[in-house]
Amino acid sequence: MPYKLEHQLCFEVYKAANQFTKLYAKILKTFDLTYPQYLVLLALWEKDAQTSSTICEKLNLGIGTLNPVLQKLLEKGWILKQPSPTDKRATMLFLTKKAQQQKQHIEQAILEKLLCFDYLATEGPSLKEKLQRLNEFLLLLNSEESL
Amino acid sequence: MPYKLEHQLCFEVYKAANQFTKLYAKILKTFDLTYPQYLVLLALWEKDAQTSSTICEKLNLGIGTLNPVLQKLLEKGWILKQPSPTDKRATMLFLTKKAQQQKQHIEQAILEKLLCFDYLATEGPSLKEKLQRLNEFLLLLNSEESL
DNA sequence: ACAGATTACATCGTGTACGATATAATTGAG
DNA sequence: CTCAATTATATCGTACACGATGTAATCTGT
Repeated sequence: MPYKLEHQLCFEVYKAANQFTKLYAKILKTFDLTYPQYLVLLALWEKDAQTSSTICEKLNLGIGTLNPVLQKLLEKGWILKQPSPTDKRATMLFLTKKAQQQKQHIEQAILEKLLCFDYLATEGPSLKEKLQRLNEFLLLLNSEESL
Repeated sequence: MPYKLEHQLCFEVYKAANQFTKLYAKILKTFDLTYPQYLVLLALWEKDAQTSSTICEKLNLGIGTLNPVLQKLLEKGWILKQPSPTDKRATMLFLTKKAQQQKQHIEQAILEKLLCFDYLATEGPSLKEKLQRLNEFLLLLNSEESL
């Protein structure tokens, strides 16, 4: 029954995404960051001085979603906004010194907790079953007090 | 570099979940339902008369998330709440006639749009790459006016 | 050069999603 | 049997996530 199967796939993705967000929340809490906020920093670490629309495109988010995230990052001193000299509509986003300095520490913290995911990304059968095992594993990680 | 790889996996899941939600939103709009609301109905279609905590467990959501969803379903006449006779703390959730009658139509609407996902769930290499192709495909579907 | 279309961004309203906290009912250890 | 721990649910504050709408700047065709 293809209906059932498809449902399972979408549902597994839904649960996996929620669990990933929770897992990252625990790790990023130390730095007072959420997962979407961290994604913006990731994009800027790869390439500084990007516009809002570029970040939207990379994260597959609308400006209505991105703006409150950027607002938080501004308030907490991770990024800066500067109007573009060439295009008065555009706003350029820059990393602050803090964001540049914390990069290594944040990456390190994530590496320590999530190295185990190598295993999940390479081995096993179908997408749905992989996601199911991913979810089981994430559930375990999320229930651990050690994190 | 395991850090990068893991990031990709999580990020792909994140994007896939967002896109699935958008895709379902378009299909379910006809019935004035959102994806989480539909998930609750799915759980109750499988087995009527469940408690809030059972639904929480099945959907992997907290009561703080589920309650506003249930509230909406109540307001729109999809479900009913009855205090359990055996346990005065517990609230039993029931499908209304409307929810029972609409089941087939909703399943039909989803089947029509999402039959194509058979393909994605069975074929191809690693989890990350499967999710990447899933995202490409979802992006295409989400950008189509026909939906 | 200039009106209309497009683009970049902002804001708003609705709906999740989470953890923390609160309350009432039930359970269980003594 | 009783009171402390647990369980079921509710509520609150914060933070996305989306589509719709609004506004100003840029681009385009003529």
